[in-house]
Amino acid sequence: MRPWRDGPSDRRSYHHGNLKEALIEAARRFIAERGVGGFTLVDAARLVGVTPAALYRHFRGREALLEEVAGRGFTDLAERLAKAIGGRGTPLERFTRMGEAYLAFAEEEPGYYAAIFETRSTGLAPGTSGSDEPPRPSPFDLLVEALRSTFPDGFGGVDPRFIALEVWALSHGLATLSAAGQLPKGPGVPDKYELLRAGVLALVHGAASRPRA
Amino acid sequence: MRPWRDGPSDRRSYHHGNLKEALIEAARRFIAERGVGGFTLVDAARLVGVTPAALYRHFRGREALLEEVAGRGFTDLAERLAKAIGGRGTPLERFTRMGEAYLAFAEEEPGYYAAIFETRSTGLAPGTSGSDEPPRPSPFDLLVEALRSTFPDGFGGVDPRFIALEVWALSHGLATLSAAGQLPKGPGVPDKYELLRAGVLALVHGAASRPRA
DNA sequence: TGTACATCAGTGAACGCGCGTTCACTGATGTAC
DNA sequence: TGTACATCAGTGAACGCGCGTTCACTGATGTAC
Repeated sequence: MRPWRDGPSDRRSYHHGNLKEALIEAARRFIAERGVGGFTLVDAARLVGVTPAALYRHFRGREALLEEVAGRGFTDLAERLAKAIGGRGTPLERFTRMGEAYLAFAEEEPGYYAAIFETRSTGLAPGTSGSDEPPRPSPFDLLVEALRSTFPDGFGGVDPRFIALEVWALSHGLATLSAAGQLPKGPGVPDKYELLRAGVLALVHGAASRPRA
Repeated sequence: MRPWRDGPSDRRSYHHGNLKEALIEAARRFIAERGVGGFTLVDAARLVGVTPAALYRHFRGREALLEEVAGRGFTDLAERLAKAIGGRGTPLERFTRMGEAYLAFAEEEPGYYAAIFETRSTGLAPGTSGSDEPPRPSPFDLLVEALRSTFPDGFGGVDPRFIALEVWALSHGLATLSAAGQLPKGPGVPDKYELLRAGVLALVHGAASRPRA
């Protein structure tokens, strides 16, 4: 493999060698810092050490680059969730680990997370996937399936999809509030992981005992 | 009161008469449609039927206008929540109505809601309010207080602020997923109001019974 | 191994555009006499 | 009631800027012979 520049300060060579990947990486970083709306082709090209026009050898334009980033984020998230749910331990442990993986993804990959939710393409729900590709399970599908297998006795007749929506909304709320710096921090204050763990248990438990409510 | 133009199509008069309010209103509408990042002084001025420069008679600049919008949204939300919690009915009914008011605010005033969370100023948590104004109760304070008075027996020793964070995260998650069109809709599918009601009950109930978990 | 050449990734200059902001100005309003 | 004038809200032209995108080009790569 040919060596390529890691940044604009490296010695210039006419061919970058890995420009497409480098641009996606740059976009991911800028979106994390400034949001999808604040992301700029010019900045991404400058960071990579390339003319803005070079971008058009690899993408149809700004929107196409954003969609690529969102698609990769979607895939990455699905992989992380699948890995978490597929690990060792009791069903409840694995399910808990899946929630942690979701929050960790939002925290570690804020660029991906923002791209997923702010780009007019994916979202997390099943939706209409690419026309010819085989439809892989969406993160929401994974969540529903995880609920089914973790709590095989069901939820007192309540549709697991109902529980899944509540768990997802709680997770998304915690992730976005945390990213916006709205959650209190400090010693003795529960962090988002603790909040999610307790909240999910309550949601599952509350659903199972709902008939008497 | 002098009549003023409602829009750009009206007969022109040199003095608008209510420009500041009209600009705030226009900003609210554009933010609702395009988000804070997509909001533009030029568009707001055009919608109101005025030169962009006229804006500077009433605001120091774009950022000042955004902060004004966020501040008004913050006040409006606090008023709605206070009104909901202060109405008739049992404590639980009033608390439930407060949750509905939160979701309704996010749905009916998406411009305000986005401005509150995307402007580097307020947020919902107490935070540092304006230097000389008397600090009015923030929406989060209202939520904590409502939890205390609705469930005077407490939550099995759990801090009400802990429950408040979970309820708030669930509400915020539902509001933002709904605004992004990510929640499934249709007959027989629970809407966000139903999801919030059931979720809050589960969170409160789950917290009270946590010691045995 | 060496040369000719096709391929194509990246260049650099240019474009049209809309943005936020400034400035000297103008004309409507309302007050003093 | 009428006139002179201070106030100040809004004008319109201009600015510098950064954006996304285009275009003819150039130079590195790798293949055919």
